[in-house]
Amino acid sequence: MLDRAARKAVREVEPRRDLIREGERPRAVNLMLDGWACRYKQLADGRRQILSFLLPGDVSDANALILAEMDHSIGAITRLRYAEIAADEVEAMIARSPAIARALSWSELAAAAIAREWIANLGRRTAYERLAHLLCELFVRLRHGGLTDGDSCDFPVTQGDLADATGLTAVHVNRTLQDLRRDGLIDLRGRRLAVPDLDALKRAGLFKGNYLHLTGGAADRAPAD
Amino acid sequence: MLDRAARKAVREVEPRRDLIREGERPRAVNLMLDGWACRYKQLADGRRQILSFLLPGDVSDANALILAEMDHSIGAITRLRYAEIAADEVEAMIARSPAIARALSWSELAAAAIAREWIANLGRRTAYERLAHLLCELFVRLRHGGLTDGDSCDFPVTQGDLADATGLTAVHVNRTLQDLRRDGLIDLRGRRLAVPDLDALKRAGLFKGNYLHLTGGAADRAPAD
DNA sequence: CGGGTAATTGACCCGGGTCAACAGCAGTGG
DNA sequence: CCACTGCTGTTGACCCGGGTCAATTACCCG
Repeated sequence: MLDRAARKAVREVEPRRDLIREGERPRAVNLMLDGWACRYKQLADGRRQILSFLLPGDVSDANALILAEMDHSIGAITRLRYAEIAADEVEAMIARSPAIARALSWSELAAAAIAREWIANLGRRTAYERLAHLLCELFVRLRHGGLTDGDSCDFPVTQGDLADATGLTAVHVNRTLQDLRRDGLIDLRGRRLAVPDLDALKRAGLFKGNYLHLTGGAADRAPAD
Repeated sequence: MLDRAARKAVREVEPRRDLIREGERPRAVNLMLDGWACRYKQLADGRRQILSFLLPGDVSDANALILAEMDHSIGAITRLRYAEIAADEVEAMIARSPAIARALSWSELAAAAIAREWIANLGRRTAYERLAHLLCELFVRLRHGGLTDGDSCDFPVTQGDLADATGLTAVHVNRTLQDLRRDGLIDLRGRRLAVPDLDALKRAGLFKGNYLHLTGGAADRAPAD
């Protein structure tokens, strides 16, 4: 698919570095190759909100090229490898192959669907449900991308990050994770997450995977945003 | 722009009726003509979250046709007039005119940008800021669509709706609106909103309009989602 | 005037925030 | 090998923004 173009400009950044900042003009479409990143916004007084996680295989802004400037930043969580695909190259690929156009379009829509689910998550779920839901989403997306190992996966996100993603504080994330552990729903230690009973976790988070639209996208592995 | 195609199938629904429900297959792209609608999700136990407001001029799902089924519902808030544009017709228009393709694409992206801002709003702002921010957004969007009259506009949303949009309860929305009134930031009575000092309201809501991307879209009037 | 929806108010409570200390652990340099 | 540093995770005490419950009061419309 995009793999060919992706070989061109592979970049690498250190953890906690930004790929691009709010206010800048988007340079290119980025394909995540290895490591985790996130989109986030920061309020004037420093409050931070993570808007989505970018996992290997995800495409950053399928056609952000239409918008004049970024309304949020993208930061690396781990050391990160990604491929920058220049605007004109994307245009060319779209023109050449309807399949690619469709895949990119699908990726945009899937990202938007995830954003909508997050709105519901932040607006109407308790801390416990919210974390359960987020962990479900990440686990399912990773599994769909072939990045899980049985019932476990790498999980490089700090509790502070989880707080910024769920609209909670780090302290309360800590306590709520303990609750989830106590209830046997997760095993999260040292950058590694295990989910012994995914269905139970889904129930706890009122998780319905339909919003991920995991059928109908690119055939092989084309996780959402 | 889309106006020509829009004349074809104009529909009308009563307030509080759904245009389409979660789980259904999207039938067509809808162009809002008159009245307000919203996207929303409902959790199993009835908790409801509004995901976005659809104002006249907005397009519902520029190319939802790619996704197999709706992951949320769309409901009318007021009596609503809208135009249904069939899938194949949209395809044809896109093929015929790159300008239309671009406009639709832009509309999608703008909607996604708004969704991201809502995530930050729900996650990191207080009730007071959150309401101020939402009112700012709606007022600015309405004004951009030529739907304001000086510093005021129609505002058919109930406090219950505002609660579902901001992740609060109706009771607390009521109290917070009173605070906003007391501070002279808004005048909201009988389905009508006035904003005597928009800049002050923006400050109160930590509102930065950049995420609306109001420049660069369709030339005339092309509000977001 | 009656019925229904939306707005408002009061009393009380709790989920989650705040503040502050402390523990674990990896990396780093001597 | 160990002390030092910095980040992340953990815990406790206390507090407050916002939720809950329930009653009233406007409106609107026929």
